[in-house]
Amino acid sequence: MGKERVSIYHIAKEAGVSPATVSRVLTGNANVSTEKRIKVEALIKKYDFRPNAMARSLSSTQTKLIGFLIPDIRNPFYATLAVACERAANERGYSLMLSNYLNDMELQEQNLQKMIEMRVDALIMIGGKVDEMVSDEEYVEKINQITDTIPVVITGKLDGSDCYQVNIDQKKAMEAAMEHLIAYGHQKIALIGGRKDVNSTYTKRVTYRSSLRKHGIAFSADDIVETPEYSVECGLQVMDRIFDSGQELPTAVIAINDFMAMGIMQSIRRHGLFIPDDISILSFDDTFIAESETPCLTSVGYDYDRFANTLVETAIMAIEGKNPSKMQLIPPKLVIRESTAKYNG
Amino acid sequence: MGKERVSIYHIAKEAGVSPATVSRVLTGNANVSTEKRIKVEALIKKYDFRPNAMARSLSSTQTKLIGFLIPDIRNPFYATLAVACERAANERGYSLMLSNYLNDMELQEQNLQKMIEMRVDALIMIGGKVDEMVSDEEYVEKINQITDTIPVVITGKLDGSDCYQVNIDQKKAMEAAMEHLIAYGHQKIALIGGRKDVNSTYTKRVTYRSSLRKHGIAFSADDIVETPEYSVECGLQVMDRIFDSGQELPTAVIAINDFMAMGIMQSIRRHGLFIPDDISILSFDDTFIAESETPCLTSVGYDYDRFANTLVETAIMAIEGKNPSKMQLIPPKLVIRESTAKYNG
DNA sequence: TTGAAAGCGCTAACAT
DNA sequence: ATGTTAGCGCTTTCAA
Repeated sequence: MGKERVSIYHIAKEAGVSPATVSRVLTGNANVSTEKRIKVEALIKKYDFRPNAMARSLSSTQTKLIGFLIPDIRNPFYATLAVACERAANERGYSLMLSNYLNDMELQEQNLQKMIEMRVDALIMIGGKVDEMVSDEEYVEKINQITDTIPVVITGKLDGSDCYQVNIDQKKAMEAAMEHLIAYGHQKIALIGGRKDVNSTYTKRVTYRSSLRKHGIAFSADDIVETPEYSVECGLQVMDRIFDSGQELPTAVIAINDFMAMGIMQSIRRHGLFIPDDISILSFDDTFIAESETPCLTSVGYDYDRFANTLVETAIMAIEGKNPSKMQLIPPKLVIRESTAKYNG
Repeated sequence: MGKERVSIYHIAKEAGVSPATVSRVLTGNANVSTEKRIKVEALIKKYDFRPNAMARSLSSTQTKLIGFLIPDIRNPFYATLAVACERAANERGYSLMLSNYLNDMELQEQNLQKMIEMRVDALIMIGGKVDEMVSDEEYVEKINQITDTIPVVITGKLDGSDCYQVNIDQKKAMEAAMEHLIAYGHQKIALIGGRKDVNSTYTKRVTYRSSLRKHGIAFSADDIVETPEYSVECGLQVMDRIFDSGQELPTAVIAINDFMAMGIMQSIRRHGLFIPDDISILSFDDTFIAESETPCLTSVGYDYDRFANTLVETAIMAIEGKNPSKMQLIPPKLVIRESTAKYNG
């Protein structure tokens, strides 16, 4: 390497001003005579000087960093959200410090500690432990300890915690799905995937049942299938099992997310049936996968930019001491494509 | 908020030791009597104390941060690599500072500056400007300015720069693809997608042609199709165009990546043909998409963990002043699935 | 408008 | 083995 690191002192000396003045032109929050400003700015350019963010943070007790904890960036839902959040944060002068906990509680804990050591100004946590039906008391205590110092925005549910919540309106999402399918004449509708101890899934299930009731359709326990994961693999297995069981096939399947839908579609095709002619498929999340499948998936999506903006905006408002709403809902929107069709029984 | 921030001074005072001793037990790189160590550790636990990473970095001139610049995390190839790199970095006591530049040169520049301000210990840059055929002189100069201070590891090509390179062996990758297809009796093989000014794509093309030559198969310019992007959309459009043109259809198509393959498959299905019966498809990257398509894609993949380890290990060796190889190659591996079949012309 | 000086929380020489 | 001290590179009072 080599090349001595230049600091505001070097700049100050060469410009014949005090370090404080250099700092002032850097931060821009104090008046500096145009004469000196120009001189300093020239030096900054000359040396391609970049202020040390660590020193700056240490001194200002603001890192302009937002921690972003997600389950797995390889899931397009999180990837889409992450990119949107990064943009939203950048636009507001913040950076995202992203990390994946890969459904590993220990790793989540480690990542959390790392964020705290980095003194992130706020924390955005998505899914996982913050979205379980029965909130773990010990965990809530830990999070509350954090919210004492750092604002925490979650997507999910954490009873008794002092977090800001930004959630997708799961009820509306499922209602939209069911209305669409029922309007298309489907009565035998399966809901496949997800764990009932996950809040978002739980809400979807409850809404699924109330939609059936509302339309006077009988509920059959067979039609809700739980899966340990939200993966392609699980979707495939579950659908295969339904075929193998010999039970009456659904005329429409609602997949808990796009991954699950991919697996379900694979299974259906392998059993020689056609989508949507024999079975309609509808999924949640509307990631790029929905558009890329053949046929393209009808999917309940969200305005990801809006979702991200709300998340980031809430975090920043909290940082700045303004009082954002404790609970906000993101409306879903149904995108009708080719994978659903009228029931032609 | 509230709750006064505890520092090593608080701990030191309460433990009746000097701040230096607390620092010593924190870093673990100096001897401390078990008696004092236990006392300090107890206090650390009591207050759930986390050392301020900013202060630590400022003082030690090491951030334990590796900047990770990628085009777009929504592409599963990068997502897979990013997760693997994050894990690799964590295992070695480093954190990844990830950012996407979304094919926006200005954004890449901004992100780069952010990384420099954060004083990352090293930089890993993937794709984009560092993988163009003709290296931009001005850009090389800028990167070289960085390599004066920070080791830079790239995946791609940047002539005249002082970067460490870790690349996929594109030549072997394409050879594997061609050998497979030709062994299956294909002669009319199309190579779809990518820009020839991208180094990895360029190498693939050259190898494609030499493979044909080696096997005495005539080359037809129609069989290589360029696309501005590496997207599903582009794949669909290109394949539609091939159908519409009325030209002789290829019996096998090599897609430049999994996205492209998805689009191509969509188009083929819509034209009423079957994969692999009518046309074989082979792609590069072997992301989860390859396994999730129906039929599952034959794809040339890589050992992502190995790739990531090499990337991170190289960065860390450079940080530590050891001299990693300037140029390393990651071998590809062909995964044969259902989308390719023997030519039954 | 500007400079001097203190301090952010840690690490690392240097002494002891 | 341990304490003292001097920074690391900024920001921010406080005076002038």
